[in-house]
Amino acid sequence: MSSTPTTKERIVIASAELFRRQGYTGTGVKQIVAAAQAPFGSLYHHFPGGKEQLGEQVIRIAGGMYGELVSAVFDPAPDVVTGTEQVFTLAAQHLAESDYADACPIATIALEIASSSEPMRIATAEVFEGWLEKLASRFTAAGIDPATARTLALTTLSLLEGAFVLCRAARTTEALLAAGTQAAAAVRAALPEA
Amino acid sequence: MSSTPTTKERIVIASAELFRRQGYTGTGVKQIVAAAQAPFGSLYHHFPGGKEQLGEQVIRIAGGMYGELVSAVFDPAPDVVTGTEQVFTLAAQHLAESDYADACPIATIALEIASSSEPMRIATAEVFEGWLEKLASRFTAAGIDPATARTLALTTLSLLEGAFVLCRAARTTEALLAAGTQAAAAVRAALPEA
DNA sequence: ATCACACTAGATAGATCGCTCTAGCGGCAG
DNA sequence: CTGCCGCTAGAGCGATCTATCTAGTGTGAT
Repeated sequence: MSSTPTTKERIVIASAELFRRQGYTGTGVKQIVAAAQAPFGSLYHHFPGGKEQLGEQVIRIAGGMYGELVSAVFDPAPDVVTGTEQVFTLAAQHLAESDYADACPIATIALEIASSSEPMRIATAEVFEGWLEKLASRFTAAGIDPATARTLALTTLSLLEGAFVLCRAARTTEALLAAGTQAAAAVRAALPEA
Repeated sequence: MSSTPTTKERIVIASAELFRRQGYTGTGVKQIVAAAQAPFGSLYHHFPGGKEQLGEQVIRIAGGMYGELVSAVFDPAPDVVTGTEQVFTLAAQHLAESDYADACPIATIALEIASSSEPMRIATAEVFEGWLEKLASRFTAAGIDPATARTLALTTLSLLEGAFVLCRAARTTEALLAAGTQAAAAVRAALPEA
């Protein structure tokens, strides 16, 4: 919107970046306000619920932005199969360019807090569900029946998330590329005959 | 080995359980010794390198045990296809029974520390690589050529890890079951014609 | 000009963090 | 019995954590 982001926006952006790299518990609020170049008091003004409320918002906002980003990859693609493959290819490229730091914006948080913070867990679940529905609707639009599309969305997202884990650990894009090939093949196989 | 585990073993076991549920940074050493019913000093006697050394050992030991567990599922299976599917089915069952806490023993740690602790990152990478080789050798033993077996191992493990993320967030086994079906189908498709 | 209010700013509290330190226990070798 | 040593045991250190508190600043309405 504005050329100079507000303090609140800077806090959210800085948090998203730090959470994605070091996780939720591994990131301190002091570190966040330092990275956001924001005064300490502003954090608790904009997020009276403290770190947990900030985390929940970051999950939803970063999750929404990542969903848009995936859509932006699918849109110009000639068909769903190549669109699917390109999501993995571009994710691999971006991961390597960020020195294997920028994978899924919410996966690390999701695993960390799944058993300890119910509001944040629900936020991650809703973001994932939103992605699944977006993916599934792309598949149904290509002529795949809804039940198969749902399954396909689940496996595609599982492949992406799992490959992110392996790639960040190994500092390789091997898993993402293999996952992309299989995801694309699965979509192609589910397509009705032309 | 012994019916009463040693203090060191209790510390490793308790750490593995806590790390898997809450992550590495989310678990304190005080909490570990309390859960292990071990004296505080013993931790630094057995692990002079502190929490990081403990984390590295936990990754390797828990990773090795989980690899054996997967092998124990494959072994009695009539063929690789049903073996693959059963890994996912049993993982789903165990996850639900543990109130969606016990997924992959090292995935949470892997994402958290990938960009902050090189010794621990290498440990996770080596554990994953060990699993991949185990999986690939099962596939080659079934007559699949090595290159395809490698790709298949990568996608199978990606499906498993990614589905764990989705299932813990959603508190559902839906993703694991869908992933298992697709993994089994991919293995079947790669099998040489009988 | 004045008031109200949203926001900035940072000192500081209270708890918890990882870790170090010294003291003592208990089994085994001589 | 004595001396040694692996291990137990926990007090306590400095650092850092999240969160609160008060004070100050800037802007827009009246």
